[in-house]
Amino acid sequence: MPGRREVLRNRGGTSVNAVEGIVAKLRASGQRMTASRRATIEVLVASGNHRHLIAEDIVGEVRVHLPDVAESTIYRTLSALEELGVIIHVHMGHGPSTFHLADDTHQHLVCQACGTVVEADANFFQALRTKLRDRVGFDADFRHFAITGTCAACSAKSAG
Amino acid sequence: MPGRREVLRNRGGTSVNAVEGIVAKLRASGQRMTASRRATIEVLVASGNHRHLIAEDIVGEVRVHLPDVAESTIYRTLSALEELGVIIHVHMGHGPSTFHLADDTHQHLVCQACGTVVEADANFFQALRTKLRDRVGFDADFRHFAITGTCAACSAKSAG
DNA sequence: GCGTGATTGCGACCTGGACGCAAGAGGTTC
DNA sequence: GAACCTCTTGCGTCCAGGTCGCAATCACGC
Repeated sequence: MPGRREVLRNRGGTSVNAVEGIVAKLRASGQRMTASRRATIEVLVASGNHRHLIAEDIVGEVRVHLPDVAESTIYRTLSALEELGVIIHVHMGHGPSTFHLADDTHQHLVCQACGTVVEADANFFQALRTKLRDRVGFDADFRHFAITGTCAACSAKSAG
Repeated sequence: MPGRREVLRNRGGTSVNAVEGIVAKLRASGQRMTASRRATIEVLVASGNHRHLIAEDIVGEVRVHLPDVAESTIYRTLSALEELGVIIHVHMGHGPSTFHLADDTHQHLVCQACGTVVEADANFFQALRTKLRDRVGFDADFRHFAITGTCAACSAKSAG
């Protein structure tokens, strides 16, 4: 696609593919592509799976390229992407929620003392999911809320 | 204590003891007892461990007895009680958080489809807690956020 | 009872986000 | 490539849930 503004952080083309895939999904659902939507998608893809962007961050990064995009536009884009299943939002604690691509599989552990976010493989949670399904009939999705607690460093600090 | 206004729902005196215990803790920490604080504590104790009161509910129930208590007073009382470790607040989903006594041991599972709150014994979570502590060094407390997912009824509905 | 400092009520304020509306812009058709 | 239809945007306003500053009030040790 000649003339296309380059993606924010292109790692060997995979980001471009990810962006185009999301664009295709949006179009397939009957929605339109606009500059602000593409920029929002690019920010999300470029952030990778291990940064935890809040809406304000996304607004800021989109505005680097398109300074006049309204906040509400970005909120609406994020809602549309979430409805499509492309992204999810995660509550990390009090305060704003964070957004990232839905295809990652890690779970967030947030230290209540220092705010550090530790990532845990989703496999850790599989046994509990099974148990809850079998015993309570509840199909749990742990991603939507982080799990609070105390990280190793803060545990050591308070023990010492 | 003659002349004491009766506790909201006294089940054989245990509620009175619970209230007095909390009052004693507050006093021990150098704080003062007021009518609004006592009423707030009574509402929390009377609610038992299996109702999920939001701040607005608590304000409403306190005002049945003391109509002029300000919202902010109750928020401040709740903060004080939480700081003492007497109560905790739990985020059940989007919207306001709920308050209950800290001594209960159940975990909340919230259905994203119908909003039903299912309670699961905290023992279910012990294995995962141990695993997270051993492998990641993270001491998890699952109570602060509910776990979202789909309840048995809604799973059946969407499958059928 | 008195003094003092914690607590209260009031109202303003704050954050994070949703919404209604008119104007603007994708994308399809011809 | 122009017209048209409808989706999307920007703006401003509004909302929920909660927090805070301040003067007045009240609990409680003496």
